[in-house]
Amino acid sequence: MDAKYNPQDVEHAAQQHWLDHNSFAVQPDSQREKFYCLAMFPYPSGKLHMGHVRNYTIADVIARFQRMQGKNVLQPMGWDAFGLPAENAAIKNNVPPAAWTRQNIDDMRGQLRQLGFAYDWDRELATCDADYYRWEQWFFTRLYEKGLVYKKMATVNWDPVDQTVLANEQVIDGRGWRSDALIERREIPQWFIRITDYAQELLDGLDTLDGWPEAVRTMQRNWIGKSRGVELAFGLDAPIADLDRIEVYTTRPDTLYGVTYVSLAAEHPISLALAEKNPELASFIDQCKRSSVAEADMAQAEKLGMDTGLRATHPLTGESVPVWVANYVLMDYGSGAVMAVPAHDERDWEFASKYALPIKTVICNTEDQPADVSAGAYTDHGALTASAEFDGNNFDEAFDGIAKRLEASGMGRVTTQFRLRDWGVSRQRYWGTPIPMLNLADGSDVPIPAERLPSLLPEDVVMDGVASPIKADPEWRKFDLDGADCERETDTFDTFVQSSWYYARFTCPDYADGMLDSEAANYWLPVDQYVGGIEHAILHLLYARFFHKLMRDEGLVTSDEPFTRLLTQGMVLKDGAKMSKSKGNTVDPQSLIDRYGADTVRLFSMFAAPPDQSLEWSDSGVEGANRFLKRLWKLVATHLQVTDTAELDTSALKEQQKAVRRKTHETIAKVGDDYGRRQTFNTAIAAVMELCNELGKLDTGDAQDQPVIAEALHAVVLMLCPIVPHACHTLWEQLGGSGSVIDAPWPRVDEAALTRDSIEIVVQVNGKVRAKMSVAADAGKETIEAQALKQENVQRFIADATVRKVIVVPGKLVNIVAN
RNA sequence: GCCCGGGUGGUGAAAUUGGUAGACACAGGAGACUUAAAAUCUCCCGACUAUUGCAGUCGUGCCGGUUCGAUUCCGGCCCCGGGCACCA
Repeated sequence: MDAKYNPQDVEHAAQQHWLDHNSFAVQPDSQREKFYCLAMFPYPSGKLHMGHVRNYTIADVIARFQRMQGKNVLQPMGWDAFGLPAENAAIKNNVPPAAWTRQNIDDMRGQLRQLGFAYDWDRELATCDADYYRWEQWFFTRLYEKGLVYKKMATVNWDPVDQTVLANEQVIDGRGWRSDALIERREIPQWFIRITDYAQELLDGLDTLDGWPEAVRTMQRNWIGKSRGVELAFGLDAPIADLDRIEVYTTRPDTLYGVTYVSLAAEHPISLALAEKNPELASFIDQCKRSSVAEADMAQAEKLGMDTGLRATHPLTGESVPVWVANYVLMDYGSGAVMAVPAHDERDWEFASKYALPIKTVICNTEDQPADVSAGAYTDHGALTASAEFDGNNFDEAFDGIAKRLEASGMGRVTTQFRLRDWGVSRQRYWGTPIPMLNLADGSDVPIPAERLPSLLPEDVVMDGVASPIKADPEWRKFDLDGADCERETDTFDTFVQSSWYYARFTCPDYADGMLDSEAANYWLPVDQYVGGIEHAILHLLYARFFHKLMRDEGLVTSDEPFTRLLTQGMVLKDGAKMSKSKGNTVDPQSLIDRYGADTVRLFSMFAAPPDQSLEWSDSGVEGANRFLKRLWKLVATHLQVTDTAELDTSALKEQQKAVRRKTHETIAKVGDDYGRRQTFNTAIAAVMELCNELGKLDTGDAQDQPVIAEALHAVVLMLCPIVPHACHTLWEQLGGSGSVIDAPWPRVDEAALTRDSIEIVVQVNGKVRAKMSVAADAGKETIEAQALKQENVQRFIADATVRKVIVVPGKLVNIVAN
């Protein structure tokens, strides 16, 4: 064996072996347990970055570990190929988005191959391929026929100079990123999918996802935002915009007596109607519309409002309250109007204080006194006050009582509401899946007939940055529907539509007779392990869960949820900031692979931090990972130089050999648990390093040293194989392991090796460690306690005190309470 | 602003169910080998105090609580990160 570790040769040999044996191509096999391991597919942005390396290494480690558990493992890879950056690059470099994207895919595929990931490349797909998006188009038309799709007006960011719709990302401090023009909100017709029809099921499903991080489940729960509240109305003296009342929704009907005004969104029909006769109000509404549509921007904007002069009637007291227009009321959420209770809602409090509106306390604090709201709103529940016959009621009594009274007078009812809004899938962009709809001359819409799909996106186009090439091309828009006069829809789908079902298509990427081959899909699905960035905790993961249920209801899959277990990886940081081109703090994985080899890069990215935490980049850490591999190599080489090796005889071992053997089997147990249950690959590596450190020290001169080391080295190579598969491929051959190491079974723990005669116990006095002692492994509590009290250093601390209590935790510690 | 995370030595981190804080590494220091350097190997490495007695005090963002015992549980605060529906 070559005494020197040469990663280039080793990696080339292993990768060639896998290629020659087509090692990672898989087919359904009903006789074997399947395991579908998937990392979120990349957007082909150019070259791989360290975030990709980390993401794909984590998934690869899990896939390879599961293979060693004997499972039929599917790990595919593909490309989330549509998206905005391709259009930007196209404008900048004067190259069509398709060409730019496909070049990036070629580059990145090459890098993934170099990293040795165990992908079934036969299943590779790109979402910009018509073979893929035609089924997405077909599925959308199915949803249309089922009434799950509709068109309505919705707000976009409009750049008045560039005459184009901007993504939220392209609006910086309220201005267009290229034009620097103040952007406007504009209403345009867009397609929506009724995700709200599935709100309850998406919420309930979260309870079944016990393989998901609790944080993600909580975020999704809050995002869906189910609430129980009351829909109620404030009366108007005369109808405005055909409305004779202002509908509001509240989760706090108990504070109804504290309402001092009503606020409307700028786009509310009443606001717009009033503005027609009120130029001041019209200009205020214009001002409200000059901000980005992003919720974060709106929530952080200074609260602005204007009294409309209109008054509305309180549904219980008959009192007349002013009606305001306020920029923090969202038209897309609820009814676009809110009842304002400044005493008990923080945003209303801030607004009322600014505009000197009355603040009326109607909830008591914990001492049953009217809450003090002079410095801020009191938002806790409490007994009612200043609320007529409801005074003294608690929250539930007040909720029910007030709701009942509103119902009796026809002014309100108890409802359940979701915060979740329907999914707007229209994008006014070129590089995406064309929405498969036709606009008829009479203004109605019909889907493109299934047999005429796909609706192909032309790829040889010029991007001038002004209009989408398909919007600018009358020829492309033309469509002959049985001689009827109609045009293709020129908007494209949100790229989240593609990423909502790619995991399913990977089970049958070449299936030409439908969206999914149900037999293949139902063998592989659901995905057993999904790995991706925490930034996808809500949108992507919620849309994919939704799509899975839509596909189920179409009869394409049988499962209810797409991803059984989810691992959300942290970001890769350098100098405390996310690695990004704009910050100029990127590290190119390619140069590291060239210098140290893929195994070193893989090892470092798994060792530096647990997968769900952010990872701080460290050049010297990479050096350290490489050093460990060299040391391991040498350890094996040194062992192989000893030729006269005996057979392992467990009955003939010395204490030191027994200790190493115990360590070996403890490590096998721990590492298996770290990979499988805990998914803390950093501690798995640390445990193997510890074992290697022990092995280096074993030198009793006895004939059993080498067999003990041989057993340990076999285990070490198997345990590291998921992380550094190339080095282990060669080491396994050298150690004389049978077959290829990727197919070797996970090492077994020999329980007999784990037994110990004595254990170390910590002795504390009043919670502080004062001594350590060795006791027989089977010692009883009394024996341990007696021995603890005898310790010399313990005596020093209890000599002048009375022992009040002795707590014995078997196998761990003794705590003597004395004073 | 709202929702969700995180904060432990000089650094990345470990401590799995409330039970020895700092495993494993990185950086640094000392030594060995070497003509020399690199590489490699050995030892030291939270702060402070003490000591040629192997000991003590403090210490896991800050303040408080529960407990024999808290990095871990509870309440309040500070800072950093992710998401907020058209970045992916």
